[in-house]
Amino acid sequence: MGFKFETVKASRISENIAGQIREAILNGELKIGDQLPSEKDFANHFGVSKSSLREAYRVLEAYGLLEIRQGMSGGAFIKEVDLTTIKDSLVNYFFFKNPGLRDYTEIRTFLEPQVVRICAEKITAKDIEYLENNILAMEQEPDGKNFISDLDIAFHKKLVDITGNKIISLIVETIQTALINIKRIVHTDEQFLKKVCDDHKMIVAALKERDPEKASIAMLDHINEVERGMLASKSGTIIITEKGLLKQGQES
Amino acid sequence: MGFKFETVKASRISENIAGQIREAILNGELKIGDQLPSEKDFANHFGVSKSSLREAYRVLEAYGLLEIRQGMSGGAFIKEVDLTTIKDSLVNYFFFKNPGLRDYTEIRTFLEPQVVRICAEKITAKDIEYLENNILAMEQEPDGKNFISDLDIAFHKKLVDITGNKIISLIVETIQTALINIKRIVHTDEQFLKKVCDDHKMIVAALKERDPEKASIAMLDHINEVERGMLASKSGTIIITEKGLLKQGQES
DNA sequence: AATATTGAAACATCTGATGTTTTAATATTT
DNA sequence: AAATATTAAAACATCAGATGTTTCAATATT
Repeated sequence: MGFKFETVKASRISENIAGQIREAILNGELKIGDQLPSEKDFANHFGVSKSSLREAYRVLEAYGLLEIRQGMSGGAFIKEVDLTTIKDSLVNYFFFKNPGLRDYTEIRTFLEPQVVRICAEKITAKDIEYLENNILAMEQEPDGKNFISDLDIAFHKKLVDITGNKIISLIVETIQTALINIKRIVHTDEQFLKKVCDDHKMIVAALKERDPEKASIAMLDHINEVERGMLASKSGTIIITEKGLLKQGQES
Repeated sequence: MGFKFETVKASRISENIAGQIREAILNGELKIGDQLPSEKDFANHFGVSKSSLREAYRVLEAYGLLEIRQGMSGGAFIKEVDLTTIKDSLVNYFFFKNPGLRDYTEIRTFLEPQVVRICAEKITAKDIEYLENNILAMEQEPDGKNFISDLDIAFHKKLVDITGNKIISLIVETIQTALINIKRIVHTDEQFLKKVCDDHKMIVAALKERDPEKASIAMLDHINEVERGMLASKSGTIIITEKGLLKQGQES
């Protein structure tokens, strides 16, 4: 035999309906902007109560596939899943998996040096201007940590966007966000910030020279520096280790 | 000014509650396996109706954070988000982004050669046995395409798992799944399958010799071969291009 | 022409009744 | 005493319908 039967969860009406609608979207039967019938009408159509249909709508909304608006000419509209939704999902997932700082650094060292290699070929004058302005803004900002985090994310995101690879874009941005969350907990000192700016400058300089090898090395150094900086810093109740975040007193 | 105010969506009760519970999970106040109060009790506690609370539960369930069981000792239990949930999320997201085959190949060429480099150091005899059995099974299977896809995913997944990097694991597995979905549409011929097996053998051989460079190159070749094979194949109504999937007649 | 009012469509919420599942306790049978 | 059948209760699933709230467009007023 050797068969393994999957456990089947008795179908709930809301799940069934949400599934049908999701299928229709993935099949192309429903397009972005399309409006679904009103709760009343659709519930009637399926022959179920309004509450069941509403639960289905809630689920699809949670997936980011539906936007529901109140008021006249409101209703349920098919929506493109946005980055925020997917990043929240990833945060939920990684919260339990709890990857270590090492894992983040490792994948960054695999991806981002290659990314800037491609950038060295594809980058435009406008891109360079954007990156230089980004660095300037970062230097001038005295202590607005949140703002600086945003600038940091924007810098790395810009580079990936130049490659045009949507998958790498998502990954790098998600990792950046996760790292920023750690940085917020941690006391990052002035010196660390200056180092980041200098690193970024090095990278842009190499890109201006259109030197892929130099840019790649600068990026690799930068990523490793960031890890080193974060491992060195301390916070009141949280200890950062290569393996992950520990609350003080918690065992490994 | 230069300020940009974010649009604030009027808070829905269900969203508010779902948010509070999610926060509690992410704060560690709620742990895996913890049971939430019954619908009735919790609705009372929040001072809202049962329907509103149920919608909140549905949303958390959609996030994969909650499992709801019916029956006497049933109820709502905090759950670890599983891979299926997150992969579905990513499928929803990428459906709209529609990355091209090139994007998949590119990120694979960045990650997987590096992965096998690490494998060459860390791999155990047991791992090698697993991989060799995987290849054998693939060769013996005459035409069970679905089964072969699973074996293919398992092969690549095994390699990433050896590195122990959970993030790369998720990414590689998700990409594999997405690619398999394309392959299912496509007519992959016998010859292609044989090439895959041969490639896999080369990789394992290099790993047995613990030669990171050789393994890395073998993997890089393999990934590029797979792309070439898929670009060459044709199906009735779908055309595979570097840019993505096109229905016949559709413009670029 | 600009502003204020009003009406209707659609979602949001509440209430309370009824059905279904699941499990544990109890009763019955062997 | 052990195995089986029955039953009761807890908790979710679904339904029906009432009432509130938002939003927009048409209309009325200034």
